[in-house]
Amino acid sequence: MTKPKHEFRSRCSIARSLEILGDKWTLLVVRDLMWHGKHTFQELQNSEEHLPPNLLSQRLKRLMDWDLVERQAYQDRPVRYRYTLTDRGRELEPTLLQIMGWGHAHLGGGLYDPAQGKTVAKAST
Amino acid sequence: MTKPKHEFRSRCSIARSLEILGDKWTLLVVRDLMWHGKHTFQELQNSEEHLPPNLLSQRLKRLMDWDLVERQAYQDRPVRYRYTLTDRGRELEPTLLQIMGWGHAHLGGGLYDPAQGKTVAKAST
DNA sequence: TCAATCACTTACAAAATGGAAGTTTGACTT
DNA sequence: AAGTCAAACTTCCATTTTGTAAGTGATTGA
Repeated sequence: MTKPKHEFRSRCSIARSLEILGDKWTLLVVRDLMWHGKHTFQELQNSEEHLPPNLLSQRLKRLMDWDLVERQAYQDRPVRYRYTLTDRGRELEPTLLQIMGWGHAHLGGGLYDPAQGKTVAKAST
Repeated sequence: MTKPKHEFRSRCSIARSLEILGDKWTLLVVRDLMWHGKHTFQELQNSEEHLPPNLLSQRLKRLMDWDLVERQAYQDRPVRYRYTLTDRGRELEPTLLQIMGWGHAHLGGGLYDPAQGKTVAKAST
């Protein structure tokens, strides 16, 4: 397992997951990498929610530390990176779908269908 | 929809859900209410993760504001409350199961089966 | 040489968190 | 009657995290 140094505060899988994913931004980065074709720092920063660059930087570092995201330079001089999900990161898709479904049903948010690659229900409020 | 006063920062269902659930504690409270028979303030506070009472108080308020949790007095003089999930709160079960599954697979956390009401795989690390 | 782009980092005020102690209401014991 | 106990919170405050804005370094194109 990655990061054997880290001490989890709990043996519960949910608590452990939340130590990595439990904030308002991290899963939005995963969402953009997973579905919206955003792969550079700039693209991720220009998400609908506009997360500030210092937080994006920190979140990407954490996601890379935990092996949910990896990056590769797509050019040298100056070096520019492309961020992508690892298998471990991609396995969050069902979780993302569940959260989206709940938010759509109860908070009136939009609904995106990854199979069609588009929004199938707009936000209602 | 509840709380029409609130302005969501985004039309995305995931972003909206995270405005309510996106922290390290809220879903643990939901977990304890959903599966572990914890319904009083004290019981919730004595969870495996021991969230401090000021945070528990604030989280319960938010969950009640959003109609995920309700409370009823189970005695007067002095008044004592029992917290329970609403339908809307209970509908987070699939989400919780997904997060748990991911945390078990990738972070070595335990696995709880609500059908059996017990842990079916212990934390591995 | 100057402006522009990308990928960040730095600085700092404001807000959230976490730990400990205190408050309120009433019952129960001595 | 006074003291103890318990549940359910609230208050206090130091530390950490967040959010806003501005700055940096590398390189290309005008």
